[in-house]
Amino acid sequence: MKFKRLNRVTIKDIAQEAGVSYSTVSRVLNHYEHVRPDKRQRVWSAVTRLGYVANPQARSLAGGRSHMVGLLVPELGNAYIGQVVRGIDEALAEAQYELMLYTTHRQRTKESTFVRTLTYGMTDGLLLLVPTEPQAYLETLHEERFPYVVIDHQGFDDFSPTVIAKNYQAAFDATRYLIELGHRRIGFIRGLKHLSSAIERHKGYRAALEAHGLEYDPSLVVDGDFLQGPSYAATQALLDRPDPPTAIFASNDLSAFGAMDAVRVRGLSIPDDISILGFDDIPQAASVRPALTTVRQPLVEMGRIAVQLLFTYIEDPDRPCERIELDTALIIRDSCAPPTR
Amino acid sequence: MKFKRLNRVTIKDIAQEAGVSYSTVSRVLNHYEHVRPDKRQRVWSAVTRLGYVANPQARSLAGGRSHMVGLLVPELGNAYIGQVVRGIDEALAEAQYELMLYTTHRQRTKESTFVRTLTYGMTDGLLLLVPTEPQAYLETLHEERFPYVVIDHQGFDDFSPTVIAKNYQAAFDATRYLIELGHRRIGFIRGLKHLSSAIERHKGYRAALEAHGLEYDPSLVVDGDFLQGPSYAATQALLDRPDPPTAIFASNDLSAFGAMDAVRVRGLSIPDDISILGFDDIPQAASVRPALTTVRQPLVEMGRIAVQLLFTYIEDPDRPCERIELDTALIIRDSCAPPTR
DNA sequence: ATGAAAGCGCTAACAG
DNA sequence: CTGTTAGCGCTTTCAT
Repeated sequence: MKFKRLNRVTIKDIAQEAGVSYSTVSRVLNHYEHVRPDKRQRVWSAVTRLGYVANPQARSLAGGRSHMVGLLVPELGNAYIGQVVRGIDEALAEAQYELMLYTTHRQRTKESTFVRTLTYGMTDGLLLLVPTEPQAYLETLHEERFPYVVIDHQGFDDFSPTVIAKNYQAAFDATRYLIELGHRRIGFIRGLKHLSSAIERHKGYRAALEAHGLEYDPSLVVDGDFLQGPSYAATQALLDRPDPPTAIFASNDLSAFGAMDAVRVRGLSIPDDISILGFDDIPQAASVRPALTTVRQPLVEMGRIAVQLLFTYIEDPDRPCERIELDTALIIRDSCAPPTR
Repeated sequence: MKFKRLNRVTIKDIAQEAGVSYSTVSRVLNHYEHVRPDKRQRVWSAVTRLGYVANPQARSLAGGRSHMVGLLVPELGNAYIGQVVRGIDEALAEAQYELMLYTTHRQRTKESTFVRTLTYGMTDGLLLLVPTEPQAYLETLHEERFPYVVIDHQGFDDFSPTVIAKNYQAAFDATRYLIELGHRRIGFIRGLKHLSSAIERHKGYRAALEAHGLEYDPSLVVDGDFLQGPSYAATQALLDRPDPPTAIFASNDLSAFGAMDAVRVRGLSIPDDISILGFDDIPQAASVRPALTTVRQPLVEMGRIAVQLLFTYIEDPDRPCERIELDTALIIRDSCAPPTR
C-alpha cells in the first residue's frame, strides 16, 4: 500500500558530482547570473551526465515556480476548444511549462473550488477558456494578484487580462459580405445566449443589416446553441417559412454544418439555392463539401498569445491589466454566392 | 519577481484549531484507523470551518499520493480522443483525482522524457492513449512498478495493462453486415498503418471477406490515415475505377466523412449508389446526413475503465497485468443499403 | 492512540 | 561569487 518512491537523481547528487554546494546547483539551474563560468559548466555537464530531471513538486513547495499552468475549459472534444488548447499547449511546451487541465463540465457548480485548488501552489498561473461564471472568483484572483488570463470572454470587469477576437467587427464584416453579394433576407443562427462572443456576433449581424438599410427581422434569428443538432432543427424552421432566407449566417462552424445538413436534406443546393456562412474556421470547415466560407478566428494563435500574456503576469503580478483583441479574416470558399431568387 | 505565496490554511492551523498535534490531523485526513472518534470529529469540523484545502505538492513530496494522474495523448481537437478523455476526466473527478495532460505531438521525440518527468513524484500513475512508440519506456515503467494503463494499443508485450476495443471482431462483423446486404465489391479505407487498431480492423475486414468466399482484392484497399482529407482523395481513386466498389468500409468516422464528401461531389447518392460504413461512432456520426452507419466503440467507457484499472495498480503495484477488451456494437443508421448495381 | 521529529527536493535569504 | 541554513506543507517512523 505504501507508495513507491523511485530513486531519482537529485540536486544533491549533481552537487557532489560537480563538486559544488547544492545551492550553487540551484542557482545554475535557475539561470542565476553570478556563478563562475567554470562551475556553471561543471554543473551542467553533471546534469546531463546523470540525467537529472527537476522535481517540480519540491521546487514549487520551496517557494519557486512550479512551471505548471492550470487551464480551465468547459469541455473537450470540440474542435474550437481543441485548436485553442493546441496553441496553449505548444507555447507552454516551448517555455518548458506543463499543463494542468480542468474540465469544468464535470462539476460546473464547483468551478471556483477548482480555481482554489489550482492556485494553491500547484500552478504559477491560470488560463480560463470561455468561463461560464467567472465573476465568482475573478475578483479574488485579482486581489491576490494571482496571474491569470481569460480567453474568449468579453469580461464585464476592467481588471481581467483578456485575449479575444473582434467578434462584433467580424460578424459585421461577414454580414456585409453577404449583403454585397446581393442577399436581402439573411437568416442568423445564434450561439449560446449567455456567452459574450455569441452576443457580440449577433450585435454585429444586426448592425451590418441596419447600416445597409435593411430591416432587422427577429423572426429570421433562430437559436443554434453553437451545436450542430439544434442548428439543424433551427434551420428547418427557417426553411419552412413562406419566404425563406437566401443566406444563413451561422454563429459558428458547427452550426453552419447543421444548417448545411438541413438544406441538403430538402434537396436544395449550396450555394445556388442558399448561401451558408460560418464562424471559427475549424479544420473541418475546409474539408466539408462545399467548402465552408467562414470567419477565421486565429484559434491557435489565441492560445499562444494568452500564454505569452500570462507569462508577463507571472513575471510581474502587478502589471496593469491588458486586453488583446485579435483580428479575424473572412475566408471565402464555396458556400456563398449571389442569390438566384 | 519573487513569486507570491498565498497564505492558505495549513494542516498546522487546523491542528491548533482542533487542539491536536498536526500528525493526528494528517492521520484523520488520510483516513487512518486508530484515531479517537471525538478527535476525528474535531478535526473534520475544523477542516470545514477553516476551509482547508490540502496542498498536493507537499503531500506528494512527503511521500504520499499526489492525487494526480498523467495522461499522454497524441493530440487534442479530435473527437475520438475527446470522448475518451471525457470518460477519463469524469472518472477521475469522481475519485477526487486531478489530470495532468501531455500532448505528445508537441515533442514527439521526447515522449519518454515526459514519461520520466511525470513519474517523478508528480503523478500516482499514467494513462497512455494510443501511444506511438511505447516500447521505449513501457519496460522501465513496468520494472519500476510504476502504475500505468495503455488505452487503445494492441501491445506487443505481456506485462502492460491495457484497455482496448475488439477491433478485429468489430471489423469482421461490420464487413459481414455489408456482405449480407448483398455487396460484393467492398472498398476499405485503412487507418494509420503503424497503429495496432488500424491493423486489426484491416485484418477483420479481410477475414470476413474470405470467410464468405469473397476474394480479398488489395486494390480495393486505400490509405486514409484516419483523416478526412486523405480519405477524400483516396475515395476519389476508388471511384475512378472502371468497377468502383458498391460499399466502402472506413477505418474511422473521420475517414467515412471524407468518403461521403467524395461520393457527394460526384453527384452520387448515399446509400443508393454507394454505401458507407464508419468506425468509432463519434457524436458527429449521428448528426451528419445521411446519418452514418458505424461501429460504436465505447469511447467514454474506455476512458472510465482505464481509470478504474489504473486505480487497482495504484493500490497494488504488484498486481498481475490485466487486459480488458471491450465489445463494440454496429449502429445501423442511414448510410448503408443493398447495392443497386 | 498520539505527539515529536525527521525528512521529501528544492529555493531563498544570510553570511561571508 | 558561493556555502550554510532555514523552511515550504505534509507523511511517516519512532517513541510514548
